[in-house]
Amino acid sequence: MSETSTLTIGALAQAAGIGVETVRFYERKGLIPEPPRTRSGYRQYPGDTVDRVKFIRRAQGLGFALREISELLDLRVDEVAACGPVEAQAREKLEQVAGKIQALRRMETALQRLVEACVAREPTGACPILEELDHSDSPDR
Amino acid sequence: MSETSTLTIGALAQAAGIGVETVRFYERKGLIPEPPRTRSGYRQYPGDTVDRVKFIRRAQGLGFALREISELLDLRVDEVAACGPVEAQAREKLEQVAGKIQALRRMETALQRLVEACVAREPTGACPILEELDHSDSPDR
DNA sequence: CTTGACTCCGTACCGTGGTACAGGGTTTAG
DNA sequence: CTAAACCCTGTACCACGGTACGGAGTCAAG
Repeated sequence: MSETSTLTIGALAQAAGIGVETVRFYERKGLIPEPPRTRSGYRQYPGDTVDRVKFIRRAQGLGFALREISELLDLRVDEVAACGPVEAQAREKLEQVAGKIQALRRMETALQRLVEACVAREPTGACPILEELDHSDSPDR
Repeated sequence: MSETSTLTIGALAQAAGIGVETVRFYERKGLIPEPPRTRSGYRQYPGDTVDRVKFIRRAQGLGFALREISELLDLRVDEVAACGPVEAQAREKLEQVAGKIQALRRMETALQRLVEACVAREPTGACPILEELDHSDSPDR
């Protein structure tokens, strides 16, 4: 039992909401491990690859470049990899993430105020978003 | 008094931490309003343009495309613009932002666990990041 | 055993977000 | 008055993240 359904590239693409070409592109970039093949050369993806792809898409939406996403996906502790570098890397990413959260929270507040002003029919003049979250300096790319 | 210092394009670029060419690029894209010019054609930026540019850079780091950033910067309530559309737009962005915050929080948690595991010298096997935040579906781009 | 949908690989092309000249005018410091 | 340092416009080029063929093999339904 426990035949955890294997997927063709087309099925994976559909399940993850991306194109077949993009799957191959991610593979070339090392974001998706090379899957086993059938005798005739067809890729056979384990089902959990879908989650991996979805993670990639989500991370992109959060401003991470593919190279950074690759680093995130590689983060893990095992007997082989030295622990120090992994921890350092993880802490670094953690800071980055925390910074992004801060910036987004400020944006959230600004947008909330804007909606309120709108409901109350109070003109806000210039650009309230700017006025709200100018004074920060986190994810500067 | 209150001569709110006006900036040349070079000074603006330096203050905002980007290149002169990029400033002109943003202007072409409508992200920065066309500033007044000197008799000889030099751009004269009001000081607050620096904040505008910084906002643009931060928003990019959060996964917003220039077109979206433009929309964010245009958000304001005044006597001219109809209130309804502005509010709708603001609410939409608000949802987007909230979704991103959620996703980032899950990532944060995953990274924290990873660091802890690392400190405790416990191997984590596969990919803890994935295992942590698979099951979500917010900022799908 | 054919036909249509799928897969393979390779290469070319595309939109976004810049970056880098070239060829010229302007401003400012010495 | 002149040279360095800046600005102007325009066009070309670049990296990233895909997207779209072309030409050929494979697989599943009828």
